[in-house]
Amino acid sequence: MSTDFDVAPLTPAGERLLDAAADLFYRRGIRAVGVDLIADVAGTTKKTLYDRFGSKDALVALYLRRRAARWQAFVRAHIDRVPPERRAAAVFDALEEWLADQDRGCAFVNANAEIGGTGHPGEVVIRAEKAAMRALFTELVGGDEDLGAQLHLLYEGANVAVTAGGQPDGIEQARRAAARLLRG
Amino acid sequence: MSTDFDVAPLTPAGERLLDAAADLFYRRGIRAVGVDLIADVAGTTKKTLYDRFGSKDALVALYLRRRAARWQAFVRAHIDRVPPERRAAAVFDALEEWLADQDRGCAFVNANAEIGGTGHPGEVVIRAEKAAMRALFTELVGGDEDLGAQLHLLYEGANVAVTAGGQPDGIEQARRAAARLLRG
DNA sequence: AGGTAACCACACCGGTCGGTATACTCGCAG
DNA sequence: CTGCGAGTATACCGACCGGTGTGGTTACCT
Repeated sequence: MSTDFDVAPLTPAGERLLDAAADLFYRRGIRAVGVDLIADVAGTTKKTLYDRFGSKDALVALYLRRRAARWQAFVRAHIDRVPPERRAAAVFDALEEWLADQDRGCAFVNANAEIGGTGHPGEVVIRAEKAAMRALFTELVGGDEDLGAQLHLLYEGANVAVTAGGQPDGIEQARRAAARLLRG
Repeated sequence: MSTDFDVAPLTPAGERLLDAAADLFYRRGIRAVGVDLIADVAGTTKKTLYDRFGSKDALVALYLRRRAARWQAFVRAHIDRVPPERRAAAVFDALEEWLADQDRGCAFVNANAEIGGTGHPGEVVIRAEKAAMRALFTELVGGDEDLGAQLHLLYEGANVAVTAGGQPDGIEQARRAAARLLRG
């Protein structure tokens, strides 16, 4: 049950297209990246892109699904390495490590800014990822839904503070606030 | 000193343009809105837009500055109505009231998703607004920078949870977590 | 041998993008 | 009377947008 975000296997050119699209969408934004550029970077053609994915919107939704799957796997691997009582805090360590590479923050918050409220097929993926993170925190604190939701707020807030806010200590502050909430 | 975000007075057509642009940029996104549409909605022409603002980028930066000024004024007015010891909590009440109208969440987080990392003139406004909110929380808790930063994370997290996450109880959870942090 | 899935190269479509140019009208201040 | 700032109307620019169509080349499966 680890991820509901898995992506069906793709042909080689399809894989290259999704890879290129994922990188470009995340770093430059969805609307800022055209299908011509994606096909170019992938070393293939627009024709192949449309044969595989049908539309840009569908490709965007797939990008979000695969990104959610990878983040979920990353954070799961991270928390499995520490004893149960430290696992909620370990999510913040995972976020810190993840953000060292991914300096544009939360892909889902960013995507929501561009496609939120439009009926875009990616919207459900965004909601699902946020719900999954909240559920993860709740699970890690033994089912306390309020505490889980509150830790989740710190997690989202840290993500925003570090990237949009340019406040590099955001994660450390979140870790400390989480410790205080966990202390009860 | 209440706001560093003030916007110089504009001509009537300029005012209409900035009003229209602000509404469209917030609700549909910056890249999704073209200058032709803005001029149309404002009941004027592209020529006037470029005469007043010089470029779309400059208009975007102005939109962000004015929005920051209005939010700061809104939250200040809100917290001034309650006794000092409740003011930090009152920021969450202000957010709740504000978000009832503005259902696309934080304009600065959204704008950052579209223009972050591009050298756009609006980036500095985004950073400044986040820094101002953090400073406001710090001020309201008597200068405790760590506590201020942590309350700020809850504020940003609530904003994300409600809008991108579709979790309407986000603000209430933030209020409760804030109360626990303030209890010490 | 025939079918088919995958891919490539390339040309094309209407529409929109940010931005500029030209030419005209109005009200106001010197 | 004149000059000027503000505004209107409209045409134009090259570039790019998402998406489609045609035709041809492999390689694998039956």
